[in-house]
Amino acid sequence: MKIQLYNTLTHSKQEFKPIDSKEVKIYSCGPTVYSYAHIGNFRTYVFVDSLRRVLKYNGYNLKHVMNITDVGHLTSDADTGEDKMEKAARKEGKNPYEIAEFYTKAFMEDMHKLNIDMPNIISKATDNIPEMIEMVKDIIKNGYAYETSKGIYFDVSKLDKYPVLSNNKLEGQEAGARIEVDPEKRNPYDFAIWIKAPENHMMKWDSPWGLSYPGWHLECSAMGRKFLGNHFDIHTGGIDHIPIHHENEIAQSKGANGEIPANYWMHCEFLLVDGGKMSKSLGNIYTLKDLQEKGIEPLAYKMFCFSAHYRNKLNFTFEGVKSYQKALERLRSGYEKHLLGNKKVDDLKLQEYEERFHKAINDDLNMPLAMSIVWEVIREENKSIEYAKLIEKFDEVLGLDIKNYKNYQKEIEIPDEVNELIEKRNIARKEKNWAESDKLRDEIKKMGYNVKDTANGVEISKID
RNA sequence: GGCGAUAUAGCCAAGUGGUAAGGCACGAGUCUGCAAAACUCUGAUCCCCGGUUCGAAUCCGGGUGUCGCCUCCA
Repeated sequence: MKIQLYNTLTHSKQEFKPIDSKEVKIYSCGPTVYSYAHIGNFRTYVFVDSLRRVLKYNGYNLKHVMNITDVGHLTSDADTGEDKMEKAARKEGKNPYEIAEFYTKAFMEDMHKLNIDMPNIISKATDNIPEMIEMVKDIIKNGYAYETSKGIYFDVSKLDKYPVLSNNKLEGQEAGARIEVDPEKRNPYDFAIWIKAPENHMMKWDSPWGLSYPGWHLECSAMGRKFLGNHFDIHTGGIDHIPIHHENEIAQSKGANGEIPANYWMHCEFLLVDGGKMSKSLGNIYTLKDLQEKGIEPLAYKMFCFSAHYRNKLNFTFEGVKSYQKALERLRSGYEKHLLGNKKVDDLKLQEYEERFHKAINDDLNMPLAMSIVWEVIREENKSIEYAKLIEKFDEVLGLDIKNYKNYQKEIEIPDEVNELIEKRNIARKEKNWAESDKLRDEIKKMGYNVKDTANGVEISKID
């Protein structure tokens, strides 16, 4: 089945045609590990996860690279401000390498919690410095860069076209109007590819231009080239990468190798919070941990991400994400019912569901539509293990770890005093003393626990 | 100001020419000592105005609203 993907480069949905019919090469912009990644970051990684899984579902092998930016990403995406890593290091009283290690570990743990299918190669920027220096040399050699007292700058005026992804008109804009203009720059939109380290900069390497460090954009270009070659299939990132980071990556690759590095550029839209943007000043930047503290599983958040198409904004509210916690639990119980079912299912029906699902995911990763088909299967009246198997197959794309649903059932600690009340209540119920039973239930509730009488006995849950 | 999106039931949202997917909430019912859970059922003609068409949420034109980027952010 054909795969359609939206390509930012052409502003249109296109049939996906890999360079190599067997193996798809992908580069994903990874995190800058100066702080905990937030749920907005993870929306993009969930999108990348879906992309990976859809390609695999269609029979492709992947060679997928993701960088870990542990140096050179300045507080401005362009080329001003200080290094985020060093800023965090100073703030936390550690060295930048410790910062990187700590937040990389935290990032990986969160990725794991989201059951995200990991790239084959995950590489730190600081492990690829020689390749970056080589690329800077190539760009200079080809006449696309020049040296100033601050570093090596890319000369955008040497390009046939800049920018290529967005329609920002450079002429109409007062570049640098809000920041100090660097008089050494030849053009306002020239950007640093290699930065000369000030005395106090902790992360720096010897280079033909003295002790210095790479620019963020160059890191991605050089790592893509190192692991995937000059030309690969897909490049992914957040939508905010379009106007600066990816434009500059393209510029650098054209300067060094003469071509745009990837055929398809895919970008995930922003997650809004309460209808607006997420920002530190509004205090609405949440991490997976924040959700977990409110009883929301990471996988429920993942499912929440599937509620909107990746190219549309998605509005996050706690109320909204809670509804997916519930939906996830229902999905599991629905799956379990099919698993225990033994009804016969028409093969044609199974095939029809599979085709509709496959068509949805191949249409530029239409996960909301795909999920609606999953629910149709879940709600099938004839409970059948064949439907359970079909859901497992769908889960190869969803990555909700549905097969291991039992691992996610909550185990809660119940204080002894609550257990005593539960025991008392059980006795009262046996004696059909409903008044006493209800009284005890109220008492337990006051202590923060809900009691449910199910066919399998008493079930206790903690009140949020 | 420039650039880019978007407007579909209470909320989150699919759907790009043929009589509106799905999830959550609400309500009703089944079950249960009751409650909860679970299960079943129930809801919208698609921001406004005009046009194209046999036919439009879906195309075109004009409004209005909202949001994002351009300044840190995936």
